[in-house]
Amino acid sequence: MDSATQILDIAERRMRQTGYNAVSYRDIAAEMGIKSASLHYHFPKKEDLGAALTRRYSKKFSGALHDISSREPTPEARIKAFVDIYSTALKQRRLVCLCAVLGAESEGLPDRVNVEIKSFFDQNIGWLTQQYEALGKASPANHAKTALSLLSGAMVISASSHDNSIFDAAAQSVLAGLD
Amino acid sequence: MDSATQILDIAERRMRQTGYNAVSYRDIAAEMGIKSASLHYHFPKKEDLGAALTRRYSKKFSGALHDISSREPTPEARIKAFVDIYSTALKQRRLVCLCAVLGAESEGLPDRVNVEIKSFFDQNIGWLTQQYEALGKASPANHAKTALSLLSGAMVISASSHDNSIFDAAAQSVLAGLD
DNA sequence: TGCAATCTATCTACTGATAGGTAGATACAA
DNA sequence: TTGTATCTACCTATCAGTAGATAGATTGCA
Repeated sequence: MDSATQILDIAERRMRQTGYNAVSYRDIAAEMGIKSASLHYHFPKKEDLGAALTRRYSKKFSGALHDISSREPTPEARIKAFVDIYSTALKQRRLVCLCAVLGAESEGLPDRVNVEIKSFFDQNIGWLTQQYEALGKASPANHAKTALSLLSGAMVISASSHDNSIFDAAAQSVLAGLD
Repeated sequence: MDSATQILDIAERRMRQTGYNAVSYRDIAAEMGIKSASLHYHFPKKEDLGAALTRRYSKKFSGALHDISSREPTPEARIKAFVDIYSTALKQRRLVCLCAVLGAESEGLPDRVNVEIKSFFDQNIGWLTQQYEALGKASPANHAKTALSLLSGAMVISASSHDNSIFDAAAQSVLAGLD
C-alpha cells in the first residue's frame, strides 16, 4: 500500500482515539516499521498531516453521502443510512468521528485543520438539511443541526463511557424524528 | 486566592479549550507568575491534576443540579435550567463542557481521569432521567441520554465552528421535547 | 542515470518530573 | 521572650525523555 495512505490510516485511527496532540510521528512510524524522519518526506509538518487527514476524511464522508443519495430513494432511508455510518464506526471499530474528536480540542489546533473541520460539519448539515427538507419538516436546517449534534455527542459519550446504550438512545431518537 | 484553586481554574479553562495534552504545567505556571516546579507541590503528577480537576468539575455540576432541584419545582423548569448551564458556558465564556472535551480524547487519558469522566456522565444522565420520569415520558433514561448527547455534541460543534446556531437548534430541540 | 523513498544522525524546544534549598509563618517549650 | 522545630509554598537547577523537524547519505527501482 501507498505509504502516504498508510500514514493517514494510522494517524486517523489514533487521532480518533486520543486526539491530535497525543499522536506523534514516532508512534505512527513505529507502527509502520519505519523511522519517524521518513514521515516528514510525505508530510513535512504535522500541520500538513492534520490538514491532509481531515480533508481526506471529509472527502470520504462526502463520497459516502453521495453514494447514499444515489442508492436510497427516500429521505427516511437516507437518514437511516447516515445513522448507520456512525453506528458502524462506533460498534465495529470503536471509533468516534474524527471531526467530533478534533472539534473538541479545536482551540489548540492549526488553523488549516480547523478550516477542514468546519467544512466537514457544514457539508453534513447541508446534506441532512436537504433530507429534512424533502421530508417536509418545518425547519429542516434545525433538524439537521440537531441530528448531527446528537450523533456526534452520543458517540463521544458512548465511547468514553464504554456504554453503547447512549448511542443507541441517540440513534433511536434520530430515527423516531422521521415520522 | 488559594493556589491549588487557581491552578485548577486555569487548567480547567485551558483544557476546555484545547484538551488535556495541549495544556502544560509551564503554561499554567506562567499564567500564575510562578515556576512550573511549584505546581508539582500541589499536584505531584499531571494525572493528579487531571483527576482533581474532573472531580471538582463533577462536584460543582452536582451542586448545580441540586440547586436546580430545590429552586425549580417542575421537571420542565429544571430541564430548562439544565440547558441554561450549557448555554451560558458556551455563549458567555466560549467554553465547552470539560467532560465532553476530555471524553473525546479519553483513550489517551489516565484511568483515574476516565473514571471521573464516566461518573460525570452517569450523574447527569441519572438526574435527567428523574426529570423525564416525573414528566411521565415512556423511556425516561433514553430521553436523558439523548438530551445530554445533544447538548454535549452541539457545544463542541458550535464552539469549533464559531456558530451558535447549532447549539441553539439543539437547545430548542431539547426544550421542544418537554411537551 | 535519475528519481523516489527511506535511512542515519542530529538539533532545538519542550515535556513532566525530581532534588535540594529558602523565606516566611506558625507552634510550642524553656 | 527567645530559641527550636515544623510546615507551607515557593525557588533554582537539573534531569531524562520525547516532541517535531532538518541535512545529508543511502538504497533500490525504472
